[in-house]
Amino acid sequence: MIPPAQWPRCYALVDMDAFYVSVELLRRPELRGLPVVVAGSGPRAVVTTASYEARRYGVHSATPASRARRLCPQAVFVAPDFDHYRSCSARVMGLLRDHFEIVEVMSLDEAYVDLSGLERPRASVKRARAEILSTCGLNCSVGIGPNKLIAKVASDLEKPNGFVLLDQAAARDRFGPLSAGVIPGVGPKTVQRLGALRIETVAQLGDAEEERLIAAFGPRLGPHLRALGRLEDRRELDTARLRKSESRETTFDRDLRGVEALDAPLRDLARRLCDDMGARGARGQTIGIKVRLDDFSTHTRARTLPSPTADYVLVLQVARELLLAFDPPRPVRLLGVRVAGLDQQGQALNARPQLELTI
DNA sequence: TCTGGGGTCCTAGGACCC
DNA sequence: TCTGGGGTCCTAGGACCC
Repeated sequence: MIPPAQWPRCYALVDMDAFYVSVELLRRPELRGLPVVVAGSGPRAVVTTASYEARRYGVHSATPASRARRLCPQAVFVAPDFDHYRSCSARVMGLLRDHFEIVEVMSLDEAYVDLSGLERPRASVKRARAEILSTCGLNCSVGIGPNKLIAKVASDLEKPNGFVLLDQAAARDRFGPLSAGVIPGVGPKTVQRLGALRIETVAQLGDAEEERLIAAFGPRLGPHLRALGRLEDRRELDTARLRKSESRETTFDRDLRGVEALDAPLRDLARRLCDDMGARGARGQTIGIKVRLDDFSTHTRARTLPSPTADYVLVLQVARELLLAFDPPRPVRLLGVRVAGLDQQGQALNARPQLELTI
């Protein structure tokens, strides 16, 4: 294998292991080794994260909490504390930025780092990871590859606490026989549609005739899927991503009937959304609502205004009009309010928090 | 077993303009 | 009087990700 220091580009994906559970275990070390599940408490809550002990019972992210209790009655259920996860995440990401110039934060528990040009990329990542463990007490899994796609899939191969480095050829060997569904962006629906074409594995996707994929998926998605199957990916790290929309939504414990019953929750959602946006000086031009009915169908309505706003009265007024016009034809299980088309002030997703300046 | 909350991106169709 | 094609903006739905 060509050593990674000589690759044209080299990227790592750092993915914190069972992040929310691991953070909770720092506060409650007596739970270590037990099945632990972070989940809300309502009748319709789902599991946010399950410890590896709980996963052995079939409890995973997005498992309904009611089902999780049945699968693993002895599990310890912990309510999520996102404020705390956000602050732990900021510490981890800060350490990554101390070690690497170019970091793209993907979520609270995931970031890409650019290792291109480093003399000893492997050792550099190991140092960063050791510091995350010693100062934050958290483990992570790392994938290293010549592009983001390979780094990402590699990071999933040996969780938890994995460390997998693959060049293009090694990645083709390792991923080729796996389901095409291991590729990020290829979800259950796409797996099913590929299956109808007798395409099951990553290698088969890469070897498929482009014309067939174009016929099935269109002139853009078809070739894109084929490139993914060949583990080709030319994306650079994007360190300047801006938030494009912001929303608040809630699923009711019991379905609500009629527009009148939805007014109080609508006010609450608009209030929370506008308060948070206002605090950051963010405004948006398109106001939208989201309504999920009892048959799980989801409907959205939106209206674009002449100028951006985060004004509660205006956002609520537009949201009310949209809801009234939609007039839900069945009981409603979820209601959401959204503002899109954000003007681009104070919207950076990826910036280092300016802690130093405020101390 | 009944399915959260917060996002991104893509597609398709219609309006409108040139 | 009828016709084309491209570009952009907007809306709605859906797939997908963490």
